Order: sequence, then structure tokens, then C-alpha cells
Amino acid sequence: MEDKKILVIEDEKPIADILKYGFEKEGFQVRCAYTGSEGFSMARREPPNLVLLDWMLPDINGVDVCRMLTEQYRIPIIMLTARGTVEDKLYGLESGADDYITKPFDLREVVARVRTILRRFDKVREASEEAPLVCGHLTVIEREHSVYKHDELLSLTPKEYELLICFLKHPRQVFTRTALLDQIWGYDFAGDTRTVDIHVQRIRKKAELDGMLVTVFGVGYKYVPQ
Amino acid sequence: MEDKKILVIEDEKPIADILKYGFEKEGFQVRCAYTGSEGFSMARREPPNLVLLDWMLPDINGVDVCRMLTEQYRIPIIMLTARGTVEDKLYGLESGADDYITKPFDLREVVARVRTILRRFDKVREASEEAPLVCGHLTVIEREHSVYKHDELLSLTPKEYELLICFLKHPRQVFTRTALLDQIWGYDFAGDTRTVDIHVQRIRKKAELDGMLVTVFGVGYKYVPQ
DNA sequence: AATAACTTTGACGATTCCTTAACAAAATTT
DNA sequence: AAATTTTGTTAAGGAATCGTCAAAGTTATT
Repeated sequence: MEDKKILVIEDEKPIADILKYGFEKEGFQVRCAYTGSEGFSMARREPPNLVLLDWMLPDINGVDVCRMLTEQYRIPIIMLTARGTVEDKLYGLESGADDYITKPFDLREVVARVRTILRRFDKVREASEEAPLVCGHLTVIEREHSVYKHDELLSLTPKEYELLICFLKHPRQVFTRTALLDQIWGYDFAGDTRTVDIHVQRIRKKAELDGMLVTVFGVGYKYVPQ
Repeated sequence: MEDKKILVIEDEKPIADILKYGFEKEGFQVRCAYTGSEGFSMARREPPNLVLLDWMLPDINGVDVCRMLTEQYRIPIIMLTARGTVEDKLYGLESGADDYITKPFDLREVVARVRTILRRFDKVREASEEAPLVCGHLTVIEREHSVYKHDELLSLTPKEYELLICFLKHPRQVFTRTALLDQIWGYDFAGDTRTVDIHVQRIRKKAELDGMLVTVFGVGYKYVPQ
């Protein structure tokens, strides 16, 4: 399901337990810390995807933990606060938290907000960060719209590029010619399905995918790594 | 782009218009209903992929509409509520809504949540369809159009593949040759029924199904596991 | 407007697959 | 037990699909 890691920093064990239970039920991996320093070291040892941070902690102020975390890592943080004044909330947000939730909270609301924030971060990372797609001797950097074959930049036409990406992103999945036409050319394409063949051949040559871009006789094509 | 259908049930026309505008800009198909009963009948006539449902409606309570919808169809619902208490939120969620959004809302957040929920629903549907079909020493992954015999990929022709799938999906059921011709070759096939025999023999060899793909003398063939 | 780049089509050979025919083997009936 | 029907097996011609090339058509660029 999901495999995002959540770190809960909360000194009231019952609340920490509720959060742990609720998020694990939704498929998250959860670890709990009961003091600020403990939480900080856990975050450093194994950076989670998101931190749920209590405002009031026995040793360090939650806001300070938040600052420490955001200074070193770019991990999204949600602050848990007792029902407070607007000033408190502003203070929390200024310290670097991405959202805040007031106690008592609705567990499903917390999960929903966590999902929203994680998704936002994924989007940002997809767009800005280099998450190259490496498939054997091919490396795709979508941000650059470029494909490298052993460090050599391939010059692909638009259709070739989209087709290749589609195959590389869905290894082993069979695509019929009409499915590829629908997906890449658009649902209103009226031409011959043999058009796909031609592009597949060109990709095979340019990207040296002869044995890996496999013909499934009578069905279509699929990309089989290795 | 996307071709998901959204149904907005909201009596305040300005809000419905904003939602319609926002989602259509993102490529969704949007239809609006201004009363609960109207919305219910629209959902029944042409089931949307997701419903945005106002909590306060002139004729029926939003929660009741939600119940009516979730009882009959498995359509995800997002409740739109005025800023309410935790109890209200819980009430809404318990009535079967998948998420709730408090007014005034940020249009982009609404779109984001809708996307999240639609994606989650797609995942669930995909997962149930994509579960590999395991039959003794054979494993079928339809998405890949591949059949494994003890981790060895079999190379099957189109007719062989379709025949095998048909047998594996209906264990112990007898198929006459004409039934198989109708189903796999098509109702307009004019050839000899012996064609089926040939393919059955080839499947027996390739998939090592000698004792399991059984001849029912004078009738046809059936697959008997074990 | 002219050029270049890309996409699409048509044709033809190569490959794979399907079907038929013929005969042997097995099961059922006479 | 012989005859008849049904099924298993093999081989080969024919049909469908695919790979490839060249060229025409389209779109973008200069």
C-alpha cells in the first residue's frame, strides 16, 4: 500500500498510541518518540517522510525541535497544539511547520492532512528534484526531457520520447497498439495502428532495446528489463 | 486528459459554479444538482466517479443523501460542511463520506483531495483486477500477458494463451469445442472443430497439463486442478 | 516562404501462427 | 472381436501479423 514513514514526537503516550494505531491501519510506518531530543535523534538516524510534533514537550519546546528539524532537513512537519490562540498558531507556522492541528483532533482528519501534505511534497520533489529513472543502460531525466544511453544524450522525437517513457515506467506490462494510440496520440487519432510499429522500431534502434522492447504477437508490445 | 465525472450537489449556486469552473479547467466532467433528490436521481441515471455533496440542502439532509448513495453504489463522496464541530465531522464521516472539506475552501485543495481519493479508488480496483492467477505450477499475470511455469516464462501463441486462460479461470467446467470456438475464435468462425484439439494438445505440452486438461469423451475438454 | 524535422502511409519480404489433411491410437458400440 | 466413432499426433500449406524501407504528408522552425 503506502510505505511512507511517519515520526510521532509526543510525550502523552495515549495520544501517541492512537496516532500510531491510526496511521499503521492506513498502511504507514510509524515510530514514536516521547521527548524532543529523542525525536530529533530518531529523525537524524532514519529520516521519516513526515513528522507529527507535539507543541508541549518535557525537555525541549516543540517549536525549537521544529526549527532544528527544518534547518537540517526538508521534512514536512505537522504541529499538534492544544486549543490555542491565533497567535500560538502563527508562531508555530513561522517556526517552519507546514500545518498544525489542534487537540482534541479527529484521527481521520489528521490522516487526511498528512496525505495532503505528503502529496504536495511529492509533487514538488517530482518537479524540482532530480529523480532520474534508471533502466539498465538508459537514464531518463524527465525534468530535462532527455534520455541518456550510457551518458550519451539520445535525440528522440516527441512521440518516441513519450512512447519510451511509457514503456520504461511500466515494465513488463503489455500495451496494445490502440492503447498506446489512445494514451500518447489521443483518443481522437484515426490513423493506422501500424504507426506504432514504426515508432517502436525507431526506439529499438536509437535506445538499443532490441531484446527488451518485446513484441507480443497478436497483442502489442512490452518492455522487459534485462 | 482526465475524463472523470464529478457530480456537485450544492444548493448555493455561486459555490456550485465555482466548483464546476475549477474542475472543468482541470479536465473533469462536471454536472450540478441543486437539491438532494435531484442529485440522487442524477447519480442513479449516470453514475459519476465522485460526488461533492453539501451538508446543508433544502430538501434532504446531506447526510441522508450520502447514506442513500453509499448504500446503492460504491461512489466516493466528499462532504462540504460549514466550519463545524468535531462531532459534526465524525457524523459526516460515519454516514459513509470518504472525506470532508470545510467552507470556505481553497479550490486547489478541493481538486487535490478529489484527485487523491480518485487515485485511491483506482488503486483498489486495479489491485483486485491485477492479482495474479495461480493454478498449481502455473502463474498467469494478465497485465503482462504472460504465463509462468515454475518461474519459467512460457511462449504461447494468442489462441493458446486465450484457451489456457479460459480453462484456468473455470476449473472443472466442461467446454464443448463449439463453445470454445464461439468464445475465443468468435461466433463467425466457419472452420473445423478439430482446430480446438490441436491447440489443446499444444497447451498440454507447453504447460505440462497432461493429467489436468482432461478430455471428456464425446463432449469436450475441462481443466481439473491437482 | 522555404527549409527542416517529424509523422504517417503503403508496399513487400520475413516471420509467426493457424488450419487442414492424413494417419495412428483410443474409446465406444455393434 | 470387429466396426465405428472420437481423439492424439505429425507435418505442411496458407493466412495473418510483424519488421523494414522509402516516400509522401504534415507540422514546426528559420
